[in-house]
Amino acid sequence: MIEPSNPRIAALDRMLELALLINHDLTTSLAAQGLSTSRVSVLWEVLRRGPVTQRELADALHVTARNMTGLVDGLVAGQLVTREPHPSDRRATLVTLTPKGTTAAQQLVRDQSAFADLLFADLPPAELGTFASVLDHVVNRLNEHGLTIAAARKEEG
Amino acid sequence: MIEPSNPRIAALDRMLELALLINHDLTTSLAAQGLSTSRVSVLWEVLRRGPVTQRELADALHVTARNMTGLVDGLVAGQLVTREPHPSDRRATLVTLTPKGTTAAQQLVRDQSAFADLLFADLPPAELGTFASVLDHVVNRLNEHGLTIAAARKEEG
DNA sequence: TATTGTTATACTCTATAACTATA
DNA sequence: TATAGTTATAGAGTATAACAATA
Repeated sequence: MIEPSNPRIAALDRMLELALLINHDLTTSLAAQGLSTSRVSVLWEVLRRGPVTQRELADALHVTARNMTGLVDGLVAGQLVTREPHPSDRRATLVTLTPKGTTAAQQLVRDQSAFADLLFADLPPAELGTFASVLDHVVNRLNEHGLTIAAARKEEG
Repeated sequence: MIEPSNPRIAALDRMLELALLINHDLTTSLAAQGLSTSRVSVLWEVLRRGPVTQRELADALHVTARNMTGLVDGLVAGQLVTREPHPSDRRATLVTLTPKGTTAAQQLVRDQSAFADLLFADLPPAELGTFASVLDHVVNRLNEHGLTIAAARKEEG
């Protein structure tokens, strides 16, 4: 009944649709391996950062500390990570990849790379460049200017 | 520890990061209104299509029929939609917006428009055009060629 | 006092399987 | 036989609040 009427709205629409599609694909693909997107995002974050506290992970992934406890529990049960004592803060634990976890995380990174290659395979480099720079720009606007939907709503007037 | 090493991977990375950010913002913004992203996506779909069966909604949103039952239950409880009898198929129900639901859905559309305007405000039209066409291209590749992460994995070799 | 992570509790989303009513 | 939607059941993600141990 209502169609996007300006190019900005159309772009956001398309972006959200794509995110939904990719997320759905990711979810089903991972479920087949006994993983979930949330746990994988933890796994990736640990691969990227090395041993890291649950607090840092919770902040990075925008979830509560309680939630992170559950996610790490799941990964520990799957023997993908261990909880190691923090050397200088006895309250904290360092979430650390096991060999199995490292292998799994690296495989996931390879999968994502192969996927990216397929996705953008027949795209001229110039277009990919513009695409990436726009994404960069938008992420910065979101991060640095505290841009939110709530803020947008206030400006509607 | 591992950084994206080619532009395609970097672009996908950035895209997924952006989707995560926007999704988180959406979730918290909607929670304040007693809604969820899943229920809102149903609401939007009904606004776009008009009265529609749960089966169609389930297919459009890539969820199971059982799941759609629960989502519609929630919207009915919030008096945003009603279940009306299908005129020619007595098995099916037509999910239909109430006046309250119509108002809410239209407000959500306005919010998203305002957000899109803020997000892309200072972007040259040409760049926005390229950005949108790349998104279009990628969505088509996903939809039409059955491109999936699983498929990408097989091609890793 | 503030912070890290946990236990307690509750709600939402998601899925599979079995079932009813209808096509 | 096939389809639309529900009931039954189960698991995962998320959040708030209260708490213990430590900073």
